[in-house]
Amino acid sequence: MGSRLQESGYRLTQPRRAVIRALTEANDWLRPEEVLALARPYWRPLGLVTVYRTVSLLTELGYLKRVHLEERCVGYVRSDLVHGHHLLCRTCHQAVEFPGTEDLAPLVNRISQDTGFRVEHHLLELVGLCPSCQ
Amino acid sequence: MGSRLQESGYRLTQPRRAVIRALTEANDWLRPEEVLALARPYWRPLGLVTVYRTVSLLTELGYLKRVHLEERCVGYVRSDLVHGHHLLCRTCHQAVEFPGTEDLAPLVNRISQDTGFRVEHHLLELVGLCPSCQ
DNA sequence: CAGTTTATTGAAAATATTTTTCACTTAGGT
DNA sequence: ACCTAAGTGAAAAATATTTTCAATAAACTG
Ligand SMILES: [Zn+2]
Ligand SMILES: [Zn+2]
Ligand SMILES: [Zn+2]
Ligand SMILES: [Zn+2]
Repeated sequence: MGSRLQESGYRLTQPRRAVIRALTEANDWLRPEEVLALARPYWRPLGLVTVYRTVSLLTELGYLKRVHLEERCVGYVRSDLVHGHHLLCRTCHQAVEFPGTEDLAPLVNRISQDTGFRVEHHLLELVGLCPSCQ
Repeated sequence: MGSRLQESGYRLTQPRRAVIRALTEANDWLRPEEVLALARPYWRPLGLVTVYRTVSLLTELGYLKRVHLEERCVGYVRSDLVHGHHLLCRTCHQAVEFPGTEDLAPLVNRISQDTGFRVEHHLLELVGLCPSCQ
């Protein structure tokens, strides 16, 4: 993730390294404040502002995705964990990518044709309770 | 929408009437501020706080749905316009419900069985450009 | 390996969004 | 008409996010 940042023309700085390291270790979605807490051990002077800037950048570059829950929409997950089709646990926050996402492509294509919309991206999010939280 | 508010045990007040009237006339998603602007002609003293309270109430009761876009998640649409499966135009803000949503039920059921999650609700949102905005 | 340039940083302030508090009002029942 | 609890709006508080700006440090140059 870091090396690709550089390939895209951005500098690989200490704060960015710390944020990326924290995100790499996390296997669920995080709020900016949580990212800060997890990344600080790797770079003490890290500020929340830089976390905001870094998660935005990583989202633009496609390495993170925003997460949408009923109450709030302030979370981010690594793209490799969610793939745009995901299952979120309402209580323990885990994000599970589910298999069989190809099922959606024909639906999207059909809708695109029927309506004339040019569909740029989509979001399929199932929210509920994971087995252990039930 | 108003009469059903009463059936649910809530009072049908002037501010609520104004908000509902505004929402009934709008055919796209609105932010709280926009709801306020559209509803004020029908009830001058209307405050933003009451708009927030009313859209939350209407969302709980199922008459509105929150809308999630890339940048912001501060919009609401009438449920009859979106049905949980919708197409949003990134520029003109129109929300179009699309047909053939039953396609999704088997997918949701299968995922539910495969993963053990109890799926409580879902969101399928396609974002792009409508024919006239392309 | 300096020296230079320019992106990036963090603190503070500004802005934006949403919720809480509370005294006052009003819908709807008696 | 009267009563009572639900509902209201202004202001303040709480949250969340962005902007500003002087200082710093990547990455490039010679
Ligand atoms: Zn959202
Ligand atoms: Zn869980
Ligand atoms: Zn459009
Ligand atoms: Zn459905």
